[in-house]
Amino acid sequence: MPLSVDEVTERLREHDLRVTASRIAVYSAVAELPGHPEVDSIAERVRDQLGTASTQAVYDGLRALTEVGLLRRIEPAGSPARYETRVGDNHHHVVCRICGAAHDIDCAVGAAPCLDPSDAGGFAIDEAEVTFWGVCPDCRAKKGAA
Amino acid sequence: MPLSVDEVTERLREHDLRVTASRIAVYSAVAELPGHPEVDSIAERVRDQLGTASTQAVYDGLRALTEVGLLRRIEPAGSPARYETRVGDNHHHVVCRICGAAHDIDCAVGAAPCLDPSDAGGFAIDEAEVTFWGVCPDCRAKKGAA
DNA sequence: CCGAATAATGGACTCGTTCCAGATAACTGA
DNA sequence: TCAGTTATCTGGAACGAGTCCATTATTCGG
Repeated sequence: MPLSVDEVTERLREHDLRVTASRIAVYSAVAELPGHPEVDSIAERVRDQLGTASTQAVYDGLRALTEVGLLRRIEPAGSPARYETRVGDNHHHVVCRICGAAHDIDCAVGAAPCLDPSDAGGFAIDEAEVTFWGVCPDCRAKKGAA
Repeated sequence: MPLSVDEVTERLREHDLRVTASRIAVYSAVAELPGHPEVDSIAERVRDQLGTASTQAVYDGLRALTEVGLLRRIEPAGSPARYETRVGDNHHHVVCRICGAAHDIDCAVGAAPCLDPSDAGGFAIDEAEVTFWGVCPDCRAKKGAA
């Protein structure tokens, strides 16, 4: 889903972020890349679009966008950070144990499952993160073939 | 809760693992250290007990023990891997956003909440991992004071 | 259009973890 | 009990992800 530069610009402004070429490119990259891209692929795409961009520009952009809530960062065990533009609805993820691919999963049990642990041990809890682990269709096919 | 060497030895044998000093020390370290220790503290304790032990011995031990299911590895976003001896009951964790401390949380909703996502997107799911995020009592106190 | 403040560059660096080849120790069967 | 086989441990080098730094370039308010 390609986003217009103006649209992204507006979103940045709404969050009091300076509008820079790299930020626009970073946001668009995350929005347009399928799945939940990692920094690598995001940087690659940003460079395709801008010609060049330092690694830091990408990291900084991702951090800034994540901080204001325009992006969400997920970090499944054993794989580098991944980013997505779907924010604010507390959906969950399935992660492939073999290739690391991540996909969205809508919350099964309703609004906020498991969000009310019986004993929080004194912690002030503000979020419940659910990660499903399994094997994606592709890897299942390959495994069956092997 | 100190464990006798014999007890640990037996557990290793049950899982067809060779019984070595480092493995025993690694398992005991995880069992005896409070919370969910990371490799650092585990290695430190192992060295206290054995005199010396290479980093790899610790990593290898942890991996071997985790593979057979004697240990469980948790990897909260933004913090190094942590290990625990409580296995096989699919409990969950709260992680402090500030200091990274992790504590157990018994499953709130019963046996296996959220384990039946409406749409798995073709993934063969085998585990649902729940992580609660919040602030631990210690850090809350410090923050209040600051 | 200028100037203060924020972002980007690029290069060095940290941290957690893994890889490697050689030395060592644990189990097997006689 | 001992030798052989095989897994494990050592020490050191290496790797990937991510951060830090000083300098240069941009953005945006006035």
